Amino acid sequence: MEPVIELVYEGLYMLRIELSFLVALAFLWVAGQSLSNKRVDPVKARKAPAPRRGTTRRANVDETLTPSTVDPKKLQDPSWVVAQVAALCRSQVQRAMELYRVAVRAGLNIKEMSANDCQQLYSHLVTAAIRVGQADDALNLMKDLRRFQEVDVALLASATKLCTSKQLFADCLSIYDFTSQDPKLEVQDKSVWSCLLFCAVETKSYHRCSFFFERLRTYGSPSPKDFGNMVRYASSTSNWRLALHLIDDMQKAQVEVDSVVYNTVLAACVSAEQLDQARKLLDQMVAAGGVTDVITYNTLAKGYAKAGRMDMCFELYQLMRSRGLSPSQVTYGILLDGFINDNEVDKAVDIFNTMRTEGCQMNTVLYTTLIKGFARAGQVDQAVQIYEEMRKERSMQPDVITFSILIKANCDVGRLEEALKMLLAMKEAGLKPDEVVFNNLLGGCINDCKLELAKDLYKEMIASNVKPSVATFSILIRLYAQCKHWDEAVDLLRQELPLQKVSPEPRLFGQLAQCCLRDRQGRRASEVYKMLTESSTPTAAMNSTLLGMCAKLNMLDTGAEIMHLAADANSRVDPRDAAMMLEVNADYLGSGAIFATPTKASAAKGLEHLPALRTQVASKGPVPIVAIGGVDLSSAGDCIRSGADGVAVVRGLLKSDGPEDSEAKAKALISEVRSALAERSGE
DNA sequence: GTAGGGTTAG
Repeated sequence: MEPVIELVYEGLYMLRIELSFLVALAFLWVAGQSLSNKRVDPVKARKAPAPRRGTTRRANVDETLTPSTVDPKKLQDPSWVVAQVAALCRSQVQRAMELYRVAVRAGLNIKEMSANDCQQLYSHLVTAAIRVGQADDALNLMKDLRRFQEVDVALLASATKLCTSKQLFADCLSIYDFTSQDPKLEVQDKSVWSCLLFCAVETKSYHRCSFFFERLRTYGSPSPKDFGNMVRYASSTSNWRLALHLIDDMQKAQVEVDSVVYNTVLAACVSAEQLDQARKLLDQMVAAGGVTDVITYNTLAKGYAKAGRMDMCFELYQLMRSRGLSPSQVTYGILLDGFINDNEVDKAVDIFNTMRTEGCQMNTVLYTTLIKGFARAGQVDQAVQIYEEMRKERSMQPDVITFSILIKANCDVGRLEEALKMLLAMKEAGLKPDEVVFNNLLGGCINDCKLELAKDLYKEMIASNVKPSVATFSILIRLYAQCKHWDEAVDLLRQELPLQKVSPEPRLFGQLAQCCLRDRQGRRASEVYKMLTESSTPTAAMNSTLLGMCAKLNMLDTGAEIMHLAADANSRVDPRDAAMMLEVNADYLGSGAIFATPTKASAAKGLEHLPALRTQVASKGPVPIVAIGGVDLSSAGDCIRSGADGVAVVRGLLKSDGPEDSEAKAKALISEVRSALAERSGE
């Protein structure tokens, strides 16, 4: 026997390579079989969307078909297409879509299809598209369908629910918006409104929440989740009244209010600075029992700290402990930061010691808060020492905020070199400097006019895709103003700001205009003011600030120029500011201006100059006349006649819409004013 | 799904 076995072994050994191929091939064949079985096995196939009505055709379905090679006759047969699409939608959505498009192109007459076929076709396609995340396709399909039939409520309902479950919140709202164009569509399914409310909250479309909630209530009682979403909406918009109201509603509807909901409402009160309301709510929560936790107390404590009520904050902390709740790292963080901001270093140290004795673990935030404390107290060396300590602990590393504070601390005491070293250290630690870090460094360049360094930093900022913000530009304005690089300062707002797509906030222009005035750069100040009027209408407050500075610095031409520009831009000038300009500038008044101020006395004062104006009209032709403060010139007479309070200053300046016309208007105005004067003197 | 630390602005 032995030789035989040996022979067999030898044979097998010689054929070893061929044999392994055989085994591999057999394996592949088996695998292929089982896979293709899976594909055609209707039982194992993914659950198909249930057609709304009628029966699904399953006969003769070819799930491997390639739409572009199908016989055109079949493509025009509604029953065939609906059956194929239904089948393909189960596992090959792309093909189903392709088949639908090819069929439409091949002349499938959807208009002539039975309503049932049509609804089925679109229902399968829409739900399948959403299931694979292609909600835009779903919307387009519904638009297609709308050309032939009304979209029915059931399709909208399943689309809404599917979109929500797939977290396609924005798409869900778009689909609803499209279908709701049909005024006849009435959605009575409560859960559709639930989904829409959730989508509105998730996409921060807060203006829509109340409507969806109202609809929801029309068709049923809201679930705890619905209330939860409304509370989130109320909290995100700091609508504390609504938030509190919702708690009442929940209690009335006997819906359980859990601690998260209570805490969210509490946070809404705190962020709306309604600390008394928040305190009442805390008492209510204590009375309800079992719903207060550390987060509750921390939320309110932070509110007190932010309002500068550290006494209340500390009291609350003690109350919390007396009620058997242990403070967390967050609690200590709030207290430490609060006392530091309040410049109560001793109390901060007390808290720190309590933390130590209670065995509270340090973390990055707590270390950073300490660093900030020392930085604020001007003890930069101490701050850096804490940082070194922190670095020694391997489990805890400084983050971007830690470095941001350290960099600012060094910049503030003029240690720019150290700040740059920190920037390097931060990069070495694998942290990417963000906007605030760059802003702090740029701010460090102001005092010693480190223009070149600032420009390099700004370049690096842009190159590393860190988007500058209004804060960045505000800092750069200060820098250029400090260095008296006025051209660059103006270019910054004129060119760089739009280039970086930063919103042209009025305050940036105001800031630069003020810097210009302070340096007696009147022409530039009005240039900047003009730029401001090009992107927005300056507020009365802004005009007040600038005119006030003009008056104080005796820059009367600039003041007059700004009033002109304000008038051209229809920007309101507070009558008191115009009156102030009037008082400091008699010559300006004499140059042909009429003022009607809020008080009778100052109106009369302005009108004393009427003869001079008249002379000017006669000798120089048209006199420029403009209304400032939104009061039309033609109503100037009325203003004076009635002597009413609250009338804005009116200053003359007819714009050059033809000399004759201007002169005629000027003369008409003067006779108006004269008759008004005559009436008054007759009183 | 809820709580703590950073930049501007006379």
